[in-house]
Amino acid sequence: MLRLAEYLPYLVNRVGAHLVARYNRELRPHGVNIQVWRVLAVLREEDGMRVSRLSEVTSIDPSTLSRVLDAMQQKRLITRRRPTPGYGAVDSRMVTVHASVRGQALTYRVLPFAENYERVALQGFTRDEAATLKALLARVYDNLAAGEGAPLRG
Amino acid sequence: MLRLAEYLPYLVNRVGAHLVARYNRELRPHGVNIQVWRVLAVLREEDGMRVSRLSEVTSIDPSTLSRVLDAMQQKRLITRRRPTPGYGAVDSRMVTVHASVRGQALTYRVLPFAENYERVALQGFTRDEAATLKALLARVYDNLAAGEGAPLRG
DNA sequence: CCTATTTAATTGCAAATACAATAACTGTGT
DNA sequence: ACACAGTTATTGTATTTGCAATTAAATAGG
Repeated sequence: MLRLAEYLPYLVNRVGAHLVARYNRELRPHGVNIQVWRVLAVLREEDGMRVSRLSEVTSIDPSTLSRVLDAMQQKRLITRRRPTPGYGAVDSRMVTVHASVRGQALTYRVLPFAENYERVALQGFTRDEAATLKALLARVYDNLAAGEGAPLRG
Repeated sequence: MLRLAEYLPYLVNRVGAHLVARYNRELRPHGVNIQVWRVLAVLREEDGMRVSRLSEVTSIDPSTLSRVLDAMQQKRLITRRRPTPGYGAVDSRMVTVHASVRGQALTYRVLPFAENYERVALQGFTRDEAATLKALLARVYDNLAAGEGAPLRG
């Protein structure tokens, strides 16, 4: 009958809340909050991503993201571009986001912290356990994304 | 070298963000947001909890929680009490939080949604897989709570 | 006993957030 | 070619949030 200690949303949220608090706390000296870090981390893997996709991947609301990007642009961490019309099928509403050299430098400055965080989180885990946890979490996410439409009433 | 798809904080945050958005969206018709729900869910298991402990258990910042409780009190979902000095060792700074009948009724009205959410999240999971995921998440949390003090620089 | 330190909860306040509305654009059907 | 619905990103705005400071009470040290 819904024991909190075994309730998945509770267990996830605890970890998630801790994560956000810790990232914000420790990254502040670098002038980075967790949103900024997420954007940088994503761009590191795939630069020039569109805003809408960046919003999905980072789980940041589009309106919030837009303002986060404003701030990052002002700090010269990223640039925004409208795709050059001329080649291929181009939608001139799109905006692509690109990490600047300065942004990349910051990314690498923060990376060690990000890696250490995971190391602490998974302390005492075998390689298999860590992989299992990640795979299961990915499946949960897929389930949620799939069940997006239908309401969950009683 | 930090593949996002295998980076634990990323995987947790995605699920967590989805969770918060969905709870807020679906509970709104009941006049409940995820914070209020967490308080109610915790009080359902242990009524009369102190504010500071409630803050830890719900992962809501004390200052935020204080205001959440204000709102819940105004809606007559909870009451706040200072413990009666007279019996036992009592600290008169403490405030305990108690679900009202009205609050309990709301809890039970919302419960089916909470149960369904977990059902959707764990769709296709065997009983073992679900248990494993929860156990691993609990271990992650313990690791984080333990490593609270030390900074995570490079 | 008196002062200093710590703890519990709250409040001040500036920043962050998300829903809704908007502006600019695409594409589809007729 | 034109109206209309659907997208993309941004902006308007009211609420929410969390850090820092505060109030009040307990505890420690001299």
